[in-house]
Amino acid sequence: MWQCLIIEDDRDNARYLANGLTELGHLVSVCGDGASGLENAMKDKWDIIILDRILPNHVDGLAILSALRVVGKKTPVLVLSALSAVDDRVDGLRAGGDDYLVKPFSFSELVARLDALIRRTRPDLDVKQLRIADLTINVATQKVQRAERTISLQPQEFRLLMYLMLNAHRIVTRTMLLETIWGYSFDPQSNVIDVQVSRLRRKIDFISTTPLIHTIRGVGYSLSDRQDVNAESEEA
Amino acid sequence: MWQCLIIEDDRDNARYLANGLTELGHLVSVCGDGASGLENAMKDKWDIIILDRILPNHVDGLAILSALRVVGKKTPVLVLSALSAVDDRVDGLRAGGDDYLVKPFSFSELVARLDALIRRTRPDLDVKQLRIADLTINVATQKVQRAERTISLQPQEFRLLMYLMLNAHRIVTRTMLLETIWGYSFDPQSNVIDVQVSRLRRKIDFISTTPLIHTIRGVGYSLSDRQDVNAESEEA
DNA sequence: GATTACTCATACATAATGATTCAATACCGG
DNA sequence: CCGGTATTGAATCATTATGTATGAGTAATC
Repeated sequence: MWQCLIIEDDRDNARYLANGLTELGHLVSVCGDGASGLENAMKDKWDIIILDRILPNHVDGLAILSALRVVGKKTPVLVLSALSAVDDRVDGLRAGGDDYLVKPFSFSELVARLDALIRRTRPDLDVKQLRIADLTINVATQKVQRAERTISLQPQEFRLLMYLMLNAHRIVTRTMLLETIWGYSFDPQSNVIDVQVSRLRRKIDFISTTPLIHTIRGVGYSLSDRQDVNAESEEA
Repeated sequence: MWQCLIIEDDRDNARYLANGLTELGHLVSVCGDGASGLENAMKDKWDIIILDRILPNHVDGLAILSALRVVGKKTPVLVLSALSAVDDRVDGLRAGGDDYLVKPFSFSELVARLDALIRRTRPDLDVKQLRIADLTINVATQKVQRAERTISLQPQEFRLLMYLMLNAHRIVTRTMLLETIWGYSFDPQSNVIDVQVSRLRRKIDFISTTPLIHTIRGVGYSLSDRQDVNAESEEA
């Protein structure tokens, strides 16, 4: 599960990629032009960037890439391009690209490349399965099991659970959840979080005697099977 | 854990930031306009100031920043702005800003910047855990322990204890508490402090033989395990 | 040693927060 | 374009946290 930025002017293609990657459980943002693309690419939160080489106003995507490398950003970048000549590929890699994929490509090939890139640069994110107590989730198949029982989760519920598991034994604040799972950078003044947590609880916690999702009042939630971590909400 | 002043006219955004930072265990105050912002910024108690560049009545936030630097205040300032041009950033830094963040930004990015700034300017505050005698609090997990026993605290109690620990062996006056923990700048003519201290005592002091919270009659309280500091209230 | 000012502890009231249910909207696949 | 499903938001209910009031307790002062 990683955070991914797509810089691509072709709306349809961008949405196609974003959908596909979201379905696989990743968190995706899209930039349609070079200016906002560069600005966003500078941020450190991305685990990987997918960069289309041909951008509007005759901006070469490689310019963005170069700018990124000049200021020392090491974020792995996969360059997409219709240009297939050997020289073009060399240009792409020389500008600081980590991989180069020629259009048209199959979605599964893109995923394979991204996976490989992530495995190389951020092995910590290359998680196929998460486990805590008797709860297991398989990121690849999106299958969830609690005590041998298979549970089916909605996409949003799955993302929520995955994020909680990635931060197990730590406190996940409401603000972090809004930002990561819902993509909000403001307070929606609604109880979306409460509702989703409630639904998730019903599916994974109510079938067991030991709850894993703990409420930290006024702060957020924590996923844990250790007593001490959640003591403040449990003990008297 | 630090004390932070937010000078930002956009109520919603200010509240969003304040919430997020409070969830992370910091002590936050908000100023909605330039005048009160400058007045407050002058105080030495802030570990960091978040300053929005665009304030009402066409006041440039940078004016506040300059004024602050002119009188020699060194408090680190992070400038927020919708202006992203290079010149604008340079202006921000030249006016004495320690960092410059362009809107829109993600909350986690803000936190990352603040953390970095604190680490650079106030390494002593980059504390994840506080300890005094056999009492430990972990700011990240908001976990409190006294003599191996885990203790559950309410949010307000936690903030109170955290503040006392940050000022361990020193006297914390009632006025300081009202201002920092309750955000009051006046005397509420009530016994809130007494009640909270009482509750806190029951939880952290009554389970041990050596009390840590000491009353300084007519002044306030002090958290300490050293005898001499509290001599005036202990000895005859 | 009595008086006074301050502090402490408990019980209670009110406010704030979170959980749950349900209805409405948005989204997706056919 | 339609029908089913997922997500959201409003309303209600339950729980928990915080503040107020009161009387008891404690140290300082005379």
